[in-house]
Amino acid sequence: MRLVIAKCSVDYAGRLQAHLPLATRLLVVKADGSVLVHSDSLSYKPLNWMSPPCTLQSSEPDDEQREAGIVETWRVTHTKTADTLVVSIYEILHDSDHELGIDPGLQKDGVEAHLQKLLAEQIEVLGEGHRLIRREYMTAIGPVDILATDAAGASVAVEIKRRGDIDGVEQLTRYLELMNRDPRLAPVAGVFAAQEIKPQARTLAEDRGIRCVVLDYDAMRGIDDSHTRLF
Amino acid sequence: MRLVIAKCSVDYAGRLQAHLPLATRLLVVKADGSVLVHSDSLSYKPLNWMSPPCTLQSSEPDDEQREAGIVETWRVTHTKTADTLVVSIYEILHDSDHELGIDPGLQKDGVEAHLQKLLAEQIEVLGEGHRLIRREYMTAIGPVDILATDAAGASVAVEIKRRGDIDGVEQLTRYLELMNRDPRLAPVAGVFAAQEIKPQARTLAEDRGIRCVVLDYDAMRGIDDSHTRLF
DNA sequence: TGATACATGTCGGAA
DNA sequence: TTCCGACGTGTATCA
Repeated sequence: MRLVIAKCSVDYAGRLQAHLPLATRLLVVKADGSVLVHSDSLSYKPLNWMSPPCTLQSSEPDDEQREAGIVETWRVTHTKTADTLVVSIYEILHDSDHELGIDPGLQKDGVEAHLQKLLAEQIEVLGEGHRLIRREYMTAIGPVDILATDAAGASVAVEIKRRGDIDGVEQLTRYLELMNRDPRLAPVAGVFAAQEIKPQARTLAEDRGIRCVVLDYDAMRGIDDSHTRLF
Repeated sequence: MRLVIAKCSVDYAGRLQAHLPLATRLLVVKADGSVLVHSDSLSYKPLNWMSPPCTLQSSEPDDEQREAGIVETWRVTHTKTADTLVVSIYEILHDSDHELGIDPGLQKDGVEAHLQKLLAEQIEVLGEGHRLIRREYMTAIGPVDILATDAAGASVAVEIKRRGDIDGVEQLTRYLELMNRDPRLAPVAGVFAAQEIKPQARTLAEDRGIRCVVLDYDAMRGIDDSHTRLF
């Protein structure tokens, strides 16, 4: 990984066109060839970047560029899409290289997939007598997170979100509409399950006869024997 | 901006929990206090980060940590949400500080707005005899991208997307529902226009009687005389 | 390979 | 402040 602090201007042409006026910025060149351009604020997202696979070609300035004060030009080109990032360097204030090695990678806990797994294992959270039919039940317009049956044996379609927003209710509504046309499943009741359900989403769901269930992630994780706590 | 190359492990607890095992990584501390943790591959997105506003608190290791080889601990806490990022540093390989100043910011020239302008100018792309009424036609729930009339003089509402997703169909459906209640406009036909339309979105649109039109951005841009190519 | 949904999405604008 | 839509969204999963 190469770290460069430089006065530079940047031009990008690809899915859009963008220009960064002359200023001092951090340039990061990663081992895979990708390049990031960061300012000193606005976290997380670079001002500009090039994703791998790409190639960096450095070149000396021509007379006109030298006249303008440019000491070096980087042309970063995406291998497949031909997107191009051009960094015009006016002054290099820092330049260092570092061996980092490969990263073991991030371990996540608490995303939707995990919620779905936990709820499938603890389907009785939805009520006495509920039984799991299957996760990711396929329909023509996409997979329903969980299909189950209630104590009476009637179908229940469950949409799981980390944060229960109005979009999720719309999504479940589409599934329900479709599934209720299937005589093998109909009638299908809907359950909207989330760690947190926004008031608007709850109102819309209940207006459509969809039951809302707030999931206690920590409690469900606590019950899950197979889970090893990270902390 | 402070740049640190360090052997470290990282733990995040907030909207989810995540853990990074011991490895050598780049730590960036920006002027606004935000922290990025980057590996040497996977561009653009850090492995872990903390967005501003947040505070970084550095501390000496306790005996147990020192035993484990930790020489310093960073605790980065979000000011509002109490999300926490803990960086356990085992060895610092590089540490430098740089004054960057404020960045003049990115100038963008997007595709989305341009698509709308082009289609307004070339409204006949929708079919013979179509005429533009206006762009950004205002309704009670927001502006419709384009309102036009077809050869028979009937109203046509157009929703434009770069990528035609199911959300766009929902959006257009809401507009159509509202506009069809307006006797001066009704009946209003719907057109879903995008550079690329996803199969799911097409299915839903056609099920609702909405016509799908795939826009050829390059061809439309080629026809547009007013466009000056930047490259 | 292509399509689809998730994301600590982030970010910006308007009500 | 919340809501809503765009993003050079990126990325993993699954057919």
